Amino acid sequence: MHVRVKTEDRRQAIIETAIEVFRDVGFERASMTTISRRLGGSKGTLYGYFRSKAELFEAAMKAAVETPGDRIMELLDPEADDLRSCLERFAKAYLGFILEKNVLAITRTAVAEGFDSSLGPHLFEQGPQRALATLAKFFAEQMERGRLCKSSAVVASIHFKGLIEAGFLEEALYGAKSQVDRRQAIPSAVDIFLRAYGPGTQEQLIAEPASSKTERRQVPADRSRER
Amino acid sequence: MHVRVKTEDRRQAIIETAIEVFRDVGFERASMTTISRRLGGSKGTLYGYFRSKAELFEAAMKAAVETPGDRIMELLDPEADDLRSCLERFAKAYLGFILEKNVLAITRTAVAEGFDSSLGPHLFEQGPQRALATLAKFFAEQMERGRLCKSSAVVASIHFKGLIEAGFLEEALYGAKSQVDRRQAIPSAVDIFLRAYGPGTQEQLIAEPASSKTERRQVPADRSRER
DNA sequence: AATTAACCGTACCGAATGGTCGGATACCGA
DNA sequence: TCGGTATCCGACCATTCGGTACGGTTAATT
Repeated sequence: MHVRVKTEDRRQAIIETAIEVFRDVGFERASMTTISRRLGGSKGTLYGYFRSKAELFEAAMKAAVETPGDRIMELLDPEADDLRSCLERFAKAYLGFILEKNVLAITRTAVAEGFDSSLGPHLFEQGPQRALATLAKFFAEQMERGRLCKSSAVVASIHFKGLIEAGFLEEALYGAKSQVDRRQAIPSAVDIFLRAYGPGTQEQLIAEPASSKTERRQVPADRSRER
Repeated sequence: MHVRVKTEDRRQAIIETAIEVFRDVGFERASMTTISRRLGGSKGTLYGYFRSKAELFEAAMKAAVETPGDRIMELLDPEADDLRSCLERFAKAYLGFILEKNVLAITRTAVAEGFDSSLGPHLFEQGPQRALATLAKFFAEQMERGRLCKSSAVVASIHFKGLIEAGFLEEALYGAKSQVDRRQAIPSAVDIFLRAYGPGTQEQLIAEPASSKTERRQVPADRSRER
């Protein structure tokens, strides 16, 4: 036929503004009126593009997290020659990402929404879950190549993520300051991880449910690194 | 004078009811009317004991977390003969605690409140921060005794906490299910921790800011355990 | 029994919110 | 140029919430 059409640009502009507002005041406190005002438009327009506040919010979350998150996961290069420095680079980028104001705000909101609405679990799958899966795949590959001792790659990825986030994520979520410096913490966390998962540890780290009476030995290993 | 007095019992009853409601629907969605109804009383009474919703909320948080949390920290017995099993016992209790519905709800709310209100940081200090401090003190003691390699006790406690929570806390906060079983995860996490921090690792784990060009060696260690 | 404060119930206030609607206007394709 | 739609604006609705006010009732103390 004819006429004017809802533009993708406008949609993006709305999402961007929404992200801003959500970041500043959180989901519950963010009103559609505020968003429309900051956008310079009208509330009605918002409802022209999104059927509800929740829908707009979900779109905003996705836009803010998806692409940059995936890009970080690409830092896990299976061909990298130095595992330690590869992990450190990744950890630095990852930590920087999840501590970003935008991402923090989204995390906060997702958590706050974790009460009932399926939004919480859904966002977990799209975000942390996917990251964890990618990480596990990477670790599995490294185990194959003998650069990590063989064990459950899933558990290893969980431990790695835990070590990296420890001391930062929770603090940031609460709005408190970290006790430690990021520059120092990352190599330290990676080091701890490699101490436990590095090559030279022969036996299974994770006992299968069957044998809970596992003997654990320790095997020497030599590693050095330079910066 | 004479007459009826605001009783401490009633205050406690209010707090308990408040905890219930907060746990069920979260802070923002919890209305004073709901609380008073479930309490079986009147909204006015609430305001007789607490000047505002925030004040009631803070009291409820404190009551729900403080005492049981402190009790768990007592599981860290410096005199325990077997460090590994001591850590496992503690980890189990700790994890059970922070994954409780009550505590989860509080954490969620505290996080949601992390935007501005000083409530977030304040709750962090009262909760996780204190736990971390106790843990660090315990680790420092163990390092003295040669049961852990000497390094920063603060960092060690952060790593330990991270390893234990990894795979559970974030999932629970989002309202998602964990990928791993708690019974298996705890010994596994403790094991990883001891691999890295156990005795026999001589040098400093955490480089001081000065020497960022640290050589890291690995020293063999023998440990075994039985259940 | 008299006193007095806690308590209940309910109504109410003011503010804010998500969402809708209608009319005026700017914009674009044909 | 013209038709039609996106957009704007403001009003509006229904609801909810924190908080207050008030009259009537209950219960503890003297």
